[in-house]
Amino acid sequence: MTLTTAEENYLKAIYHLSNGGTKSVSTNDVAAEIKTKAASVSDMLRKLGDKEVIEYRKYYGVNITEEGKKRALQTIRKHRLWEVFLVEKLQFAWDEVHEVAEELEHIQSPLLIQRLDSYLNFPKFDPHGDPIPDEYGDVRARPRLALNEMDIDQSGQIVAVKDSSAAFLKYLDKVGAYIGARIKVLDKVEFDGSMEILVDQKKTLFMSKDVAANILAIQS
Amino acid sequence: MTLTTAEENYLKAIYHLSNGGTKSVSTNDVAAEIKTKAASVSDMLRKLGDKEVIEYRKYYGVNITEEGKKRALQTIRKHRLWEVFLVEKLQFAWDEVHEVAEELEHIQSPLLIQRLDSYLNFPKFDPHGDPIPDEYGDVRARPRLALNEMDIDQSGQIVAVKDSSAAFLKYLDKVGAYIGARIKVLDKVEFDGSMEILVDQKKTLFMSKDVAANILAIQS
DNA sequence: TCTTATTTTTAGGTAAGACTAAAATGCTAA
DNA sequence: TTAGCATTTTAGTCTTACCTAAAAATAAGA
Ligand SMILES: [Mn+2]
Ligand SMILES: [Mn+2]
Ligand SMILES: [Mn+2]
Ligand SMILES: [Mn+2]
Repeated sequence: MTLTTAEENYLKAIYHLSNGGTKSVSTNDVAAEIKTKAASVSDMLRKLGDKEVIEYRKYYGVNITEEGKKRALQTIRKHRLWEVFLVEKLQFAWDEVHEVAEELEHIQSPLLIQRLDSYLNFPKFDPHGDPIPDEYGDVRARPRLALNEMDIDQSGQIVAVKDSSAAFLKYLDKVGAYIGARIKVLDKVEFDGSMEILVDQKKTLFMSKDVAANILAIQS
Repeated sequence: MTLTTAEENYLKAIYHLSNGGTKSVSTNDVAAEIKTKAASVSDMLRKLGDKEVIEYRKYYGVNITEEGKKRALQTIRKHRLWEVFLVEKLQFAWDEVHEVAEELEHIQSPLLIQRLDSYLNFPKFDPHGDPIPDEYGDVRARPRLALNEMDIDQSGQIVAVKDSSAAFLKYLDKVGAYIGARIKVLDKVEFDGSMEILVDQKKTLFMSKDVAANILAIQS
């Protein structure tokens, strides 16, 4: 059964909000994510329930089904592959790709995605460090932790961002934080959770807890 | 003013049917081209008329306006650039690109198209030999004539196909006709208009008048 | 427990884009 | 000039995806 563009967007939102299908999601949460009204979401949930990509119990939120997870991951795969294409081949900045990928992800052509994947050399991560599911929907997730959860003197490497908004990414560009950067926690202020980070063994960066919470790293 | 995907498709159809805006187009012609019913076309013509991309006089068909021509050419530009991308970069065959380009042409992002154009090295023609309008909608058209209009002993080069259907393109692949091939008319049968063509000074090709009429060449 | 507050659903509407059937218009040939 | 045919438009429906307002269900606090 095929999903419309709107249905794909809803399903993807539910997948993300449910943390990859590990918890149920409320109507209002979906409404906020999709930027639509709760009444519209109720409508759509009934339809997605009929198509059996979610399990819908009125008034109790939704859970994504195995089939739904598979579908959502297909869309996410396409989204992320297109993001890689835009950055690697068309010189888009990492803060410019999201809206365009949001449209491109709905193009229907298995051959296109297969060829794109191969053309990009089977990338494993998108420009924001998020893993790209394979064609069966399998994701090889790395253990990642937010910078604000690291302790003083710990070292690691930035591998992803939690917030992909243009505003946040532009800020990271400005201060010189990027995916792949080697980091070390120099200081952590008890009072407000702000941090001092050494980047690439040369540059010192001060950041609020809010910023730190949106940068993901692996420890080393 | 922005056009919907459906409106872009209609406008493009009208542009093509009107021979680039040189003649008016009937409701039924549009219906046949879009594969929809005349009643649906009437509806849409009213809408396109309101948006002033066509001039619509009930019962007398439509003429595309200057603004409409510009919009249609933007869509055609995007369609053909994507076709080049699919063939040159993703190894699609020339008979596999049309449907996908029909979707890709509606992605809204001027930056995307500008970058794609540059990435493809500013191609002037698509995989079927059709010219790619520049960003202002200017097309540098080559004088082309159908093979069936050439006389015995005339030489030339295949530059485009009139019919881009998969069936026709696959047939050309099979018999070894391709864009860029050097040709010479060896014989032309009075009775049915079928022709004998020498390709690349070595291969002889027999083709019906129907086939010949769908291959475009420049004389030399 | 009972009464509010919050969340969610339902009811009813709109707009786009398709359809069928019926009516209107234009064209052609007698 | 007009009857009949072909073309086109209108009228009335349908589906998808959104909306607002009102009703219903659930959750929370006294
Ligand atoms: Mn999307
Ligand atoms: Mn991303
Ligand atoms: Mn199209
Ligand atoms: Mn083409």
